[in-house]
Amino acid sequence: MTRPVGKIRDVAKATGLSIATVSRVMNGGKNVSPNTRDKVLAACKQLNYLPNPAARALSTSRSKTVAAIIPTIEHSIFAKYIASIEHSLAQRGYSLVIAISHGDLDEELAAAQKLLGMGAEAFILSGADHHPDLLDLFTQRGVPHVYSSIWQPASAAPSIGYDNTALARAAMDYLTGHGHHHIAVLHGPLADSDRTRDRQAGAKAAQRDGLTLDFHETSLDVAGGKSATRALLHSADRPSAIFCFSDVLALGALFALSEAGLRVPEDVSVMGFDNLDWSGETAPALTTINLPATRMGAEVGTQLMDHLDNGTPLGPVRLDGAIVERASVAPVTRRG
Amino acid sequence: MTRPVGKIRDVAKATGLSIATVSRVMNGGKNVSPNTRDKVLAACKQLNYLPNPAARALSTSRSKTVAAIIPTIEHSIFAKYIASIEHSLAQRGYSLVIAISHGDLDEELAAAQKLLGMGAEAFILSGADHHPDLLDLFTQRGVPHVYSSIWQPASAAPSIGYDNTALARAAMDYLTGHGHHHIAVLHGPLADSDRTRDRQAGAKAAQRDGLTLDFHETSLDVAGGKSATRALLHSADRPSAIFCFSDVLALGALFALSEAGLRVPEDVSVMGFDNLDWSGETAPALTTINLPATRMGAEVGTQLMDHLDNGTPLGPVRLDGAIVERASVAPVTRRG
DNA sequence: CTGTTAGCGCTTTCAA
DNA sequence: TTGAAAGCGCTAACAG
Repeated sequence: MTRPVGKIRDVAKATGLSIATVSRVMNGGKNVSPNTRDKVLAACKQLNYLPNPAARALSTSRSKTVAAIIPTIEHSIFAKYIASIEHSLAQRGYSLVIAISHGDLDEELAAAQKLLGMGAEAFILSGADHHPDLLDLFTQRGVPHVYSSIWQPASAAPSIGYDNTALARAAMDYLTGHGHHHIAVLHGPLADSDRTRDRQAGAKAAQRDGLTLDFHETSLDVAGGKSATRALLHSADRPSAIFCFSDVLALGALFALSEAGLRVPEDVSVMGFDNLDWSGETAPALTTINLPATRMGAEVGTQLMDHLDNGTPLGPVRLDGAIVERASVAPVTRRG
Repeated sequence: MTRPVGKIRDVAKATGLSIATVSRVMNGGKNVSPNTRDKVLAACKQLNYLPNPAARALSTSRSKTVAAIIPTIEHSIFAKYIASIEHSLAQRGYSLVIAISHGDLDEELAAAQKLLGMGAEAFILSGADHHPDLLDLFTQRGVPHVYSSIWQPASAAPSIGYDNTALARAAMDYLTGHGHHHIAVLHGPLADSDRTRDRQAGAKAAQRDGLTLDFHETSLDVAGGKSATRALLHSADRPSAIFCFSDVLALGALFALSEAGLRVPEDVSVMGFDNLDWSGETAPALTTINLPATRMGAEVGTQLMDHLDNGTPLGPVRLDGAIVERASVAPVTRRG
């Protein structure tokens, strides 16, 4: 299929040098005379030579490939994060391979085995909840890995991310600070995600006398947010605010409210979580929590590469999230 | 960093067999006695042996890796497409590496060189518009590649996708069929995408007496759709329908219209393009064009793998898109 | 059915 | 500053 291409020997032959010298040039090696270097580079260009990555990897035991396993890619927050990792790795000649776990521990394990078998040198996982065999595998083979999208200083591997619990708690305080006493909380499947469980814990921590909290699990998409909100609206005692653990859910809530003829935030306040690229454009603009997806990708990438290249130890990093005040949350008007 | 792991010799030693036999077992080879096979498999499990992919690739000149270069990943339609390709490749032990071109031909070329240098065996590109050097590179090295998200039987490489021109034309006919005589068309940067240009051509083809068509280029995101629509609303002669070349743009239009106090579809009809996962959930539900992203990913994946594995020739495939009638388009009420 | 052996293309001491 | 040569771990004839 793929036709034969120039090899290092061809370049050596063309320049009259040895393959060792060509190799040195290709690797930016020091001990090469500028003259020789130019000659080699010219020949490479001319022959359209590209070092064979498999041979190189075999020889160095380095594939310069890192793997990321994410629950889904069909979510802007992950897409943004992945784009950032890819960008960061590319800067230093690394590549990213990804796999989708659908939030399933077994699928994640299987994906990791496949990626390891593909030569991935390091792994980026989402959250801190993983298959025990996965951790065994990594430990046994000494595979560097980090947890992301979460911050848990005591986790088995370094976590690089934000504090979901604290952030959810802050959002709740923000809402109660605006006088809300009855808040519905919409979230995706708890079983699939420790990040979701952390957020739930944070929300629950805000619980106190006179505060009614209703938790509703739904599918993690716009349809889920919409149907859960619709259901909510049928209950006799309507919440004055809806806190969604994802902007996607909040978008669904906005649509359901609009259909029901309810105004946001006059009738019901809505708060999101993520701050996706469109979150400031909704009508009304969504008040939400900004997550440092891009910074997280960069941090994860550089830590892993520094570790792989220089042995720099990996360490947990707590990234800040922050409430983005826009127009979908208003103080509750005293009723009763 | 990564500690030494078992090699093929270790399992050969452990089983008292030769490395050739172990290799046969690992590759599902035929001529192996069931007994031997079991012994080898057991030893592999026991030693946690995983064949070294670099050695294997070097030996076979096959990396089982295909590359996809896409304009952006932060768009559900691409995310869905990528997920489908990944799924299809994984079924047969192939891996997917991706790169983002940001719709720039030079960036795409650079990414392709990098991916080739990483061992990618085949390429999936978006659209049919590429850097001439890229095509030269592929031709010279005999790298299999296909164009996707487009259908152009006469293109330089097989195109696997939908007919953007015809689809846009169909949407226009649908709109004019509903009595719309003044239609605004919102689209992303023409310079970045031949798919967008094709859609524009399709829309223009619907041009006829008594039909006013206004084209507006904007950024390809919700904010772009919103601001373009806002601008539209200021003009004296308001269009009765807005046709967006992406659902993302349509979402922005919906928000702008909502803010302006205009009802959809009573005051203005809105039509999208893509049929993203949330498109049926908007208020009102978006009438749009469904794109076969998942089928496209599967087709692209299998064609490339069949070609790589068996030499099956690559060929263009036209996938169908279809109008999804929902609630955002209504017949225009006769005015004047 | 199983073993021997010759590379795959490159990096990397070790000498010169 | 450059060259010679020994592998890296695996696959694929070829023998037996």
